[in-house]
Amino acid sequence: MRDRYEPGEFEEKWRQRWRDADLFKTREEEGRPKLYALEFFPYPSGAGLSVGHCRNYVPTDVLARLKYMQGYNVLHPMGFDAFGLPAENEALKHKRHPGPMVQEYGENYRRQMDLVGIGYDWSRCFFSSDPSYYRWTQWIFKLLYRKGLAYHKLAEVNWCPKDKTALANEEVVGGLCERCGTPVERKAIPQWFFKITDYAQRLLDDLEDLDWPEGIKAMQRQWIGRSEGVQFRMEWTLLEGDRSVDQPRARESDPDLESLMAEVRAEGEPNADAESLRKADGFAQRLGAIAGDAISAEELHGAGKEIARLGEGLEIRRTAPPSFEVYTTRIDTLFGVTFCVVAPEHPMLKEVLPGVGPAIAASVREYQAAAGRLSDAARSDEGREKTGVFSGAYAIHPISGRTVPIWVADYVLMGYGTGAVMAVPGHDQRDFEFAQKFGLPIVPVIAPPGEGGLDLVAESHSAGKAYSSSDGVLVNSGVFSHRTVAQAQNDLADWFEANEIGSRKVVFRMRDWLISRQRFWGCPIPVVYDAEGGLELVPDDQLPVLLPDVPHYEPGEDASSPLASIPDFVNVTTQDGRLGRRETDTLGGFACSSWYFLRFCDPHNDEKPWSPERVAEWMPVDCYVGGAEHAVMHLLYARFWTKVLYDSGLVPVKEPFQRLMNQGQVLGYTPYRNATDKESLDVGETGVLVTPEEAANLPESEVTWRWVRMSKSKGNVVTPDEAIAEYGADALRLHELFVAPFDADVEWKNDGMQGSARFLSRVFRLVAEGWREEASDSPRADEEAWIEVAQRAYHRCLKKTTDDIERFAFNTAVAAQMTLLNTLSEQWANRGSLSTNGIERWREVLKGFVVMLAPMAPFSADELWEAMGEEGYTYHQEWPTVDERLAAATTVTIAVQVNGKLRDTIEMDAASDRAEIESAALVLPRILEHTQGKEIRRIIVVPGRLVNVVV
RNA sequence: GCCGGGGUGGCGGAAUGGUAGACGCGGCGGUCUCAAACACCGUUGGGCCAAAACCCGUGCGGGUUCGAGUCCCGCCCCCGGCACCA
Repeated sequence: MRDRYEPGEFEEKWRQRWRDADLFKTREEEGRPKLYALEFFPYPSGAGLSVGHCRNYVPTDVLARLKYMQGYNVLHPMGFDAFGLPAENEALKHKRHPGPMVQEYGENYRRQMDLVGIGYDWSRCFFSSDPSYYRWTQWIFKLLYRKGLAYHKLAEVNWCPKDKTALANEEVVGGLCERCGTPVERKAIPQWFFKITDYAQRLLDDLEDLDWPEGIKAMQRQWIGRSEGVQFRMEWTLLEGDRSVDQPRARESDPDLESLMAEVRAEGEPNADAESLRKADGFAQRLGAIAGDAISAEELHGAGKEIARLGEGLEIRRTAPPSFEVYTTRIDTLFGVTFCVVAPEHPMLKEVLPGVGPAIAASVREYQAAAGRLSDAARSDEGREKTGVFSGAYAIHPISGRTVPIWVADYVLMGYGTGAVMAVPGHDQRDFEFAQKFGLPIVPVIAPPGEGGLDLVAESHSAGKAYSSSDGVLVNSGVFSHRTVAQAQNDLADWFEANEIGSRKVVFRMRDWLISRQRFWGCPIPVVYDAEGGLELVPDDQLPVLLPDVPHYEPGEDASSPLASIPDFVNVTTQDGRLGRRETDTLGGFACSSWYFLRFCDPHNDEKPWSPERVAEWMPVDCYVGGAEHAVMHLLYARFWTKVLYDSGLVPVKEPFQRLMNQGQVLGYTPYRNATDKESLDVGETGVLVTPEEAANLPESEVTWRWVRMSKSKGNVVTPDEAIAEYGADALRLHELFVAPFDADVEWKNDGMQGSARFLSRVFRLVAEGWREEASDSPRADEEAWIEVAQRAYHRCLKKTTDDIERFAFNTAVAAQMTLLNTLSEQWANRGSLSTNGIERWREVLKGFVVMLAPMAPFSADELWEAMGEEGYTYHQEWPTVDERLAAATTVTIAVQVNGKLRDTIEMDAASDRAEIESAALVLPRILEHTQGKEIRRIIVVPGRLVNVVV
């Protein structure tokens, strides 16, 4: 019998046997509990797997194997996220077609996963680029469309000039393409969107009950970005001066205006011809010149409208004074408003500008143009100083009637809220900075409660900080003064609603999900347009809309999909036989990965995307394992689709992934050299990446080694192939499990696997010796007690192993195996001589040990199992049950403390009661030493644990 | 700035408010060997010391408790995410 771990001698044999026996085929037997274990849908990269990837595959496999042995029906499938930009870019680089390429890469992944011994049911494998799969992706797209959740519109989108496609908001990080780091441009193209915003509240609320890492939930909450506030209307005017809402506004008349308007009226009916436009322009200029004088805002505005009507044939609808909407979450600071700010793109500016003086109008137009030229990245640059210009108009405070200037500044974003804010520099940092830069007044209206509260606010201001805390009471706020922030928020919201000037409003930061991509390698969108631009869905019986089989698929220069230049694909007839044109954009890869977990339940169904019974059987995923980098995108999209499918009665669950686990990253030791004078480094880079060979040839002072995430581009990858060739699959598996807690990052060192290999060798030896042992005629007298020590150690270990695997504490589960081995080895060394029965019972313990080891080190376990004379596979063994009587300790070490300091320990029967423990403790010499001559005040006894004598 | 997670020997890390440092790596001493490697045995938080005993010790400062790595308050530092979102 083998007495060392020699993986090269037996691993391949078991791989073969497992494959031949179809060992990991999903069991779907009635009456068993189920476990659906799943890892994130991988894109199979050409570089293959690294030991870093194994850090989620191995632990999930251990859990799946344990659950199977415990009698669960286990679904543990694997497939490949083959559509999308990474695959297409890789294929372009190698001048290959992405189809066969991903197929080949996927097969390599599969080979490697088998090498590591991951127990997948490969009969369920699919690629998201399989027509039999994407047919149903298209089917779900249609469902979304019919439910009004997919829409097509011209939109200014994030455009990556390198990848030549539009990107979702989630794919833009700090103004750069998340994938290639190219600055994103704005571009107006017709796009498909999914209306995920309709589900914002539910996506937020349902996070509550998910067993997910806090950090991921927090990131999703932040991305959804719910805020509660008040949106209200503010009137604006071109004239400065106080207005009381209670007084009718004074009407002044102006002779210049009267004569101007007489001329305008004389022009007669509205007309859009060039001559009228020219005249209207002239009138508008004259009106602007008058605006500086004392005329009423209403009149001025009315006149502006009249002139506009003349030029553009517009109807005059507005009779109320002009106004704009603002949104705030701090309505309690309303009395601290000293100006307003609108985004440069705000539509009200079109109405304001004709009424203001030419100098102001010009400066606003110039500012708008400058803002338009700025990239998003530049606009949101950190620490950028505030910029802005006065618009020429004034907002009228809804309560005080006072006018405050309206500024135009790009720190207000058109895409959020109303694109206009009431600025409260006293209590908002951004407004504070703006006010300081442009010399606008700062009025404190919130003060911490108590004497001198206002001084604290003043202190904060002189330190350059707005007082933004909501802990305080209102001051300088008319009748609302002295109320707390919370009260005032409520009262003011009530006031706005009662006066019908505004109302409470919930705003989400999340936008709709942009899903179309102007690229070839993706799921075609099943839509046809007719000549009039009308849109129809491709009928179900014509799905899938297949990607054409073409040799060239390079993206176009002009924001059009490569599919657009393939006439056979584009030109179709509509349902009623007219000429039609296919949609040529494809779906972004995230669409494909938003439902694959449902398809795994029923992967070969060609009538439906899945059978409801199969999905009801398996969903939700009980344990979903992957990296934290998908915190927002994939996990949010998949949740959204699941909810839509739930609402349509197609799946019985509201949430796809009940429990989510993020594995830690594996870091490789990576050399960087100092940059030369001529080289410039990107932000965050502190050196130039070099290969280890290059590093070896450089002077030591030139090279810095750092731990960075393993990736092919960094050249710091260790593949499972290499690791297994040297140490074997089980040593790799054990090391992955043992090296650190599951969610901690790991600095990878190959020789760490040596320890695991040593452990396995010792197991082999212990088993071999146990089977070699021969019975003695005169066995040791206390054989019963001797064997019980082993049995107790075994059951304690079994209990811990089972618990630890379930709670993803694999490192301590492995430690428990090592502890058991240590105990058994020691016991074995002291075996003396044993009877036949004694040896038999010893071997039973070893069999249990091997079965318990099987999920973590399956190759060795099966090899040992066979060597022990057993048939079949450890995978088919029942997971042993813990004998609680044996798992419980008989004797315990009781700590004896005096005043909380440990002074001695005593061995006692585990069943000893308080009185026994106490009396045993008090007579210990070392305790007496510390208690003599002192008064014993109290004695705390924790049975099975400790005694604390308080003197 | 906001949010999340952390800070324990030389290192990775264990520890339902109850003996801090399980388990492993590394180190040290030894056995085997001509020798090395492998393997095996012993030892390994710091101080003091021949040893025992004792003292110190879980980022820092307070607190609660018979007892705090663990709970509470106030800080510091590290990692990750978000960031002009009104």
